[in-house]
Amino acid sequence: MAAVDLTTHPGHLARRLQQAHYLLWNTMVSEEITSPQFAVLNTLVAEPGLDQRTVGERVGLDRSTIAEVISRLGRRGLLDKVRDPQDGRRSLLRLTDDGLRTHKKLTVRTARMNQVFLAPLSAEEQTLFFDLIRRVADAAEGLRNPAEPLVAQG
Amino acid sequence: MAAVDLTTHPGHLARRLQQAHYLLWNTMVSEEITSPQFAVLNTLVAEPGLDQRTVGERVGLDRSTIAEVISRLGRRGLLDKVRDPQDGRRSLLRLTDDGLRTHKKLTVRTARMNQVFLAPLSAEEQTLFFDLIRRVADAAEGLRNPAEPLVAQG
DNA sequence: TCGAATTCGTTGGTGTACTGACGATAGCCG
DNA sequence: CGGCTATCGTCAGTACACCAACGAATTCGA
Repeated sequence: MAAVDLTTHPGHLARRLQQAHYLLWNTMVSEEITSPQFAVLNTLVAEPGLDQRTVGERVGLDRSTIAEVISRLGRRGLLDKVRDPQDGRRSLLRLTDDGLRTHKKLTVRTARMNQVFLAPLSAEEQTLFFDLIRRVADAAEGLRNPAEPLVAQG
Repeated sequence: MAAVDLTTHPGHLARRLQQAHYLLWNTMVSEEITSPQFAVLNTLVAEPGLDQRTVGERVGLDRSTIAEVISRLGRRGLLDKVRDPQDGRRSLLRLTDDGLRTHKKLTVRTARMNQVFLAPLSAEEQTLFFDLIRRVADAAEGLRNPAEPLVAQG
C-alpha cells in the first residue's frame, strides 16, 4: 500500500553498487586483500611514513576502522608500524618490500576490474558517473563538518 | 611513485557514497532503524507474508545477513516470524502494527533525507545519477548470475 | 517408496564501519 | 612547573555483508 520504490533511493542504490563492486573485486582482483586495504597500501606508496590517523583520513575511515585494517595488513607483513619517537601518540606506517610488490600487482588487476565494472557506460557517461557521485558524497561529508572552512567571513 | 588516484576508482567512490548516506540517515531519519532494516520493512509492507529468503532477495541481502536483520527487527517487535505450515523449511514474515507505524513514520523522513542528499544535483542530474548507478550495479550483478535467463536459446 | 538432490534457515568465521569511552602522550598557559 | 586540554590509538559494543558448512525439510527420480 504505502510501500516505496527503493530504486529511487540513493542509499539503497549506493549499497547495491558497493556490493556489486565487492563481488567483482573478489573474483577479479584478490580474495585476500580487500578494496579498503588496497586503498591503504596505495596511500602509503604515495606518502610513506604517514601517521595512522592521517592514513584513515586519506582513505575515508575512522580511527577504529583504520586500526583494524592496519592490524590485518601488519599481520600479513605488508607494512611496518613504529611509534613516533618525536610524538609518542603517533604510529608511523611504512610498506614492506612485500607490501610494495603486492600493491604493484593489485594496481594492474584493479585497473582491469574497473574497466569491466564501468563497461556498461560510455566514456562520457563514466566521467559523469564519477562527477555526480563525487559531488553528492562531498556535499554530504560537508554537512558533517560544519563551519571551519569559512576563510574570511567571521 | 606508482600510486593511483582513488577518486577515479568506482569502488572507492561507492564506499564513500554509502558512508555519506549512512551519516545523513543517522542524523535525519533514525538512530535505531538502519537503512537496510527500513528496506526490509518496506518490502513487507508491499508483500506481507513473504518468505525470509525472498525478502533477502528483494532488498539484496544474502541468507546470513537477512537472518540477522530479521532477528533484530523481531526483537524490537516490528515483525512476526512464523514457520510455514505448508513447507517446514520456510519462515513467513509479517509486520506488526508497530512495524507498520514505524515504516510510515520513516517513509516521511526518508523522503526528506533523500532531498537533502541529492540537493547538489539538478533534476536532470538526479535522473542520470539513478540511471548510471543502476546500470552499473545491474550489469555487475549479471556477471554473478550467468546464463539461466536465456529463454529460448538452448 | 526410498534414497539423492535441492532448498531454507542457522552457525561460525572474516572484514568493514560507526559511536562512545578510556589511557597515554603532548602542548599550552598560568 | 603543574594542571587543562587536545590528540592519538585502543577497546567494547552494534550492525551490516560475505562465504562455507551444517541440519532439517521437501522434492525429485529410479
